[in-house]
Amino acid sequence: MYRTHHCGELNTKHIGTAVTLSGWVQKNRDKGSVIWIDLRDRYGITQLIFDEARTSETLMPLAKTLGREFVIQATGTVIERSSKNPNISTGDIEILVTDLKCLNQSKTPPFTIEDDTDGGDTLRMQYRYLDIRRNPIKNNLIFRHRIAQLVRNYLSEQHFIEVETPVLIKSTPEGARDFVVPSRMNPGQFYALPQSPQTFKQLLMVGGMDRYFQIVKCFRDEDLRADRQPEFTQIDCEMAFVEQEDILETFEGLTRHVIATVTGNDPGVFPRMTYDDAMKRFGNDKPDIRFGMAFGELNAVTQQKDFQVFNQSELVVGIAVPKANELTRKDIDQLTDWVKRPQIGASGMVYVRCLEDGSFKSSVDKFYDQDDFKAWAKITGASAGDLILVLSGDTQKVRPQMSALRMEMAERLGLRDPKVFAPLWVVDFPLLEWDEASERYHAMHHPFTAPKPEHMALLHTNPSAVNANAYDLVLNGNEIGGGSIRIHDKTTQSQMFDLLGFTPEEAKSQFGFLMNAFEFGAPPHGGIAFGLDRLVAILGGQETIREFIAFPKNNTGRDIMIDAPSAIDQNQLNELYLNLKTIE
RNA sequence: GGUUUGGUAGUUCAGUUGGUUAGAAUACCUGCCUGUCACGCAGGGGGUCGCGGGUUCGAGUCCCGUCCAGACCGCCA
Repeated sequence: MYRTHHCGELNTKHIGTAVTLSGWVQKNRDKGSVIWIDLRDRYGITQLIFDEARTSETLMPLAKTLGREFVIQATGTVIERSSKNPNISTGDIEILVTDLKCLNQSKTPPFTIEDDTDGGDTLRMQYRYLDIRRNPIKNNLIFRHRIAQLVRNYLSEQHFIEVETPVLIKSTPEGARDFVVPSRMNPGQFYALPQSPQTFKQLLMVGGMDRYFQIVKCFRDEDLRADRQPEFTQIDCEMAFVEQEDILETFEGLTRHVIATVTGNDPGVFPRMTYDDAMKRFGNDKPDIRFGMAFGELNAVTQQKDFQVFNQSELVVGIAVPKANELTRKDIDQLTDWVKRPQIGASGMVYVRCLEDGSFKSSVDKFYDQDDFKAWAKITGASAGDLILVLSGDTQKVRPQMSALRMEMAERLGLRDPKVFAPLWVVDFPLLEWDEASERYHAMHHPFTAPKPEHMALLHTNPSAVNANAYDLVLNGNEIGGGSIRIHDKTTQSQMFDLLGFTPEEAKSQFGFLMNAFEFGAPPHGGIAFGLDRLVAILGGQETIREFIAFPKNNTGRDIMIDAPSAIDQNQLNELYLNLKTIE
């Protein structure tokens, strides 16, 4: 038997008990005639003691040789420490070792296995199995497990059935780039890995499954970010015989349950905001509402003066940054440079200081008087001590610029508290968006999203004005879920494909199976999918989903631990009927 | 595809205007140490300054190219 207890459970109640523990050497503190070894396993750390007076002569030399991360087994008696360590749960006791085995040696690890490691990201990913020994990563994985369990239990109790859908499916041109897999038995043909089980879950509804969910890997061959991996996990859900309201209520219930359980705070009823409102007030379809600084549109009060920059702008918009009048002129100049960076792309920034005496001081005093600024302050909600920042230009450009500035100011002012959770439904998304590059409409959500019934007539006359029964769940400025009521009749689905530029033949070859199914009694249905990685990361108070994935990929989609992707040999290529172009 | 930051000891980093033998901390090795728990003390080993080229009397430092990594933009229905 390797162990009778684990390293996190022994305390003064066990004094006198004979125990055997196994684990890794966290630290070997050799003081000559006394040696302490911190023994670590998943559950905690227990101190072993070797003492010239009490330990057999043969054990001392062995104990001296044990280095970091050696795997050992120690048998001994639980004794009370003469000097206790209040920082750990086992700090009142130690094990007076009577028998010791080295189960495996270890090379010196390339980085320290400690909460605050000295290892860089690359090294930690290369030796991920060592990184997982560290508390932060280990606890993140356990946290992820807890949330997945909460979701499974909650949905199961609500009569949802978890169904597995295929991973080798068909490539379609819509949406993200597919990962493709060549088929040996079907020369020249390829499977695609699913970007989501979208059509399958709809077919499960046609199949009468009624309430479906799946915690499932999805794949997208697009460039990565801190919050984006090429393979990621969705909580994929679908319900039949529901309207939008049913879905919002069901999954608000799920999300509230998860947040309340893991944080101990019930977030209450989730506020709702239309897409139009979100864009107008926050310049963004996933606003972070933990803090204010909503946009104030200043066109009406800025464009009757001689300031040509504003006069020529489609949108003049300001935010009131709380207590930011403390910023020096130099700070503001740096901020101006910041918004002028290519990534943001603003052409300039106007500021107004709201002084404590109720007067204003601005970079455009030449053009506007105190009454003007009073109007600006009213619209942006600024009070004394605040700083109003104003950007102007084309609406399509200024909104994201101001949104970025708002987030940056919130970050600098510490308003993005990772312990505060502010969920928000964003509803009434447009059905379509016009894509300049390809000169056609794209589905804002996906091509199976149903137009709002009252907008059906607009589908032919003014497609841009059609709203969808589509919704996103936003948490602290991150989209954690999104879904829609789906089309469930063949006619509407055909119309939709037509609008998106599919010929009837293309629609049939790519989605014929779905439209066929719609001819056999498809029920009204809709659903939602959550990004589990992101949800877990945000609830864990972090932005980087890699910290919550056991074996993540790096920025360029590589797994640097196993060194994938990699070349395959000529025999494999031959079997798959593949010829590679020379890679230059 | 683009913008940007970085690459120096096992690791995390410093390295001034281009100037002597490239440093610190930590880790590692040796010795000492009976209450440590970030143990302490003494000593030691450890470097192709990412790679290639150039400028220069002289390059970690400047220039060009290239590779790698991070963040962001595009992209992600």
